[in-house]
Amino acid sequence: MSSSHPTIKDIARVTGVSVATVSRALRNLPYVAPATRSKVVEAAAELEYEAHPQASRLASGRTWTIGVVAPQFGTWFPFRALGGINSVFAKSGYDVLVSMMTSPGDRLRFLRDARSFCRRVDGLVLIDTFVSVEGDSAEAFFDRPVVAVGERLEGASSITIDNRLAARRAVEHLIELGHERIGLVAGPHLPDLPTPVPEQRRLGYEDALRAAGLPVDPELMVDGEWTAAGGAAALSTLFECADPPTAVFCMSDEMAFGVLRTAAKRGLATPGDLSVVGFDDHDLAGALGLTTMRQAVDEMGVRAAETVMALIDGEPVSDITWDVPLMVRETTSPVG
Amino acid sequence: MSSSHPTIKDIARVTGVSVATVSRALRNLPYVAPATRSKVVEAAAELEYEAHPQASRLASGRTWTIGVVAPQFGTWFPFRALGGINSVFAKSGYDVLVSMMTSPGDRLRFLRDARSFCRRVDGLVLIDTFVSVEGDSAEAFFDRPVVAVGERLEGASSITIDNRLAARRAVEHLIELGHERIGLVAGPHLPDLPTPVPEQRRLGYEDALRAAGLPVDPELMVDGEWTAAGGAAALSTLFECADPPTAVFCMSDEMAFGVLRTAAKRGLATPGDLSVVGFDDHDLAGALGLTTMRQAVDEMGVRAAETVMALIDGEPVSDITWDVPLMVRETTSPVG
DNA sequence: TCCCGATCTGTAAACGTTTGCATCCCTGGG
DNA sequence: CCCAGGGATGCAAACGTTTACAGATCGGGA
Repeated sequence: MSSSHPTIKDIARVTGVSVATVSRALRNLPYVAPATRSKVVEAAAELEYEAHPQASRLASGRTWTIGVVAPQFGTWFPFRALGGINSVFAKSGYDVLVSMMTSPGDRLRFLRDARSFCRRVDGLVLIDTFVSVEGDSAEAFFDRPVVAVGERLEGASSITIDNRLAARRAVEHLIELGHERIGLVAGPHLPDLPTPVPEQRRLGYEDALRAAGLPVDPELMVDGEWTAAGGAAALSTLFECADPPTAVFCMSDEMAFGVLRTAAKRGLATPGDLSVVGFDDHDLAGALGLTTMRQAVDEMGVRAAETVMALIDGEPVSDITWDVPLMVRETTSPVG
Repeated sequence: MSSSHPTIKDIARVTGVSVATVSRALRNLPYVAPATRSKVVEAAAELEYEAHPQASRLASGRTWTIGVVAPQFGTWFPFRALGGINSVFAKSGYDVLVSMMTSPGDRLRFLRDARSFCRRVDGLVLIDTFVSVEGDSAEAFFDRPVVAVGERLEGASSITIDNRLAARRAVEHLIELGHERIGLVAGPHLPDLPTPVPEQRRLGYEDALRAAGLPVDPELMVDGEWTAAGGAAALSTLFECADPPTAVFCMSDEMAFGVLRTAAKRGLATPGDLSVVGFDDHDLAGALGLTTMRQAVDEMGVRAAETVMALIDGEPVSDITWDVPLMVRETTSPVG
């Protein structure tokens, strides 16, 4: 059938040179006469030759594949990052192998299979995995260059944001608008998902309050799932308070969406009665008018991809801390 | 370093048998004495042996990899499907290679590279790609088993929904509530994205109206981007109408979110002044109370994965049309 | 003229599996 | 007692590349 692809031998036979020369010619290695090279290249184009991936990988040791590990829970962030990552690798001729963790428990499964997974790839991008590589540095453990996005990992290059500072800026925005009772809708700290993110953002929240001389009231800080439903529940809790807030900072946009909806149901106008600021700049945030802290996730993915390629090529790289600008939209206004 | 993995030869040496026997023993092939097999298996476990993926792929022709092709635009649907797909393959020992199309124009790039991509995989899952394989059947063109989800493809097995019927049901729900002026917020028909989806859903909308003896008013049918912003713009257009609708059916939940927001801004109560029904059951739909048609995307992904595995194993499969139930929530009510 | 080095090319040995074929052993039926 | 046949194993040839090494050619400087 049409399925039988030509091999390097076919090119060699057609052009009358050896397979070694064909291989060199097609990979732009030196020491090939210009005339020979063009003859080979032409023949290859003519026959629609393409190197057998498995064979060349076996012989060269390069897989031309990057592994991307992402959680499936908390869907928005990793998918956008994956988009950015993919766009870079598609251009550079790398394949992208994904491994998704469907539950926090999968983190263990991943670590168990990691050695096997690594063998298929030249480098790894870890997105929000919060795996802990006991003892070893990540590079030693995985035996491949590793770039972490959204988390910091010993022995890996990382693309992160300053969660504490960004949260502080968000709350400062509310303070500047005159708010003094500011609620915090926090993501949960899951026992088997050791992320410092909620903690950092909480610290940033407290930083802002303290710097402004405002009290830190535990009653104004509530936890909830990282979802719209979690935000909705959190807001209800906040408004059982004797002295409810005039503004809330939510640790994610999805939570903020739940907050907005529940506020509306309770008859609270936004931002008239309640100012809300989120975190992420989710796809829907712009259209829904949510004031939020912008994480340019796809661009972070692009940088992660570029970084892992640089590492593979042995170029020096440095960690990147991404800026998180405040996007003022329509859910915040001066306290009234 | 720790990086040098043991090979099949090492196992052979340690156990005193030949590499052929080791290979057979580890793959549970017949004609291996039980004692030999257990000796080999133990030694392999002891040395933490794992077959070199590229080598075994080269020799056997099986790649144990599935290619998943998805658009990056319109992010929600493909990502959820990818989650479902991945969960199945992770269990079955297949790797998942993704190729994302970042713009409709990438569909051409993909078709150009398809032959090369296919060589790395045993089977393909196409999500909402709307590629057209001129002349050839998909299976012949890709030379691999192909499963399409969300679209129908000549020569491929497909997992789809009945868009026309689902849209009809959505509109019937509104009609049952007494609505007679029902707007349609439609996705655009892009010249280089030949999807029949918007057309089908529009036909379903018209079916419902006609069956109820209601007029089909072109003024009530507006196009917009498949986004919240698109929905917002569409609603504004609808309300420039002399006799605006009392309900709208949106072809996607994201559009519906934009509609809801814009309605609120215009002072329209939902569902009091305007009933809204969406399409998808987006992650946020439940928490935001949106009445919508539920596409169980992750489950569709699971079935797609199972189907492609069955095809690879030569088992018979049949196309699947997924049911799209109406989820009645809080954005629809009797016309008042 | 001779030699040296640089450029070009070919031979063949990897890379680590899978698998067709041959061989050997053992058992049971005639 | 012999032989057929099947189970168990080994040998070696694929699979389609890459790459170390060696040979060949050529030009130029001494």
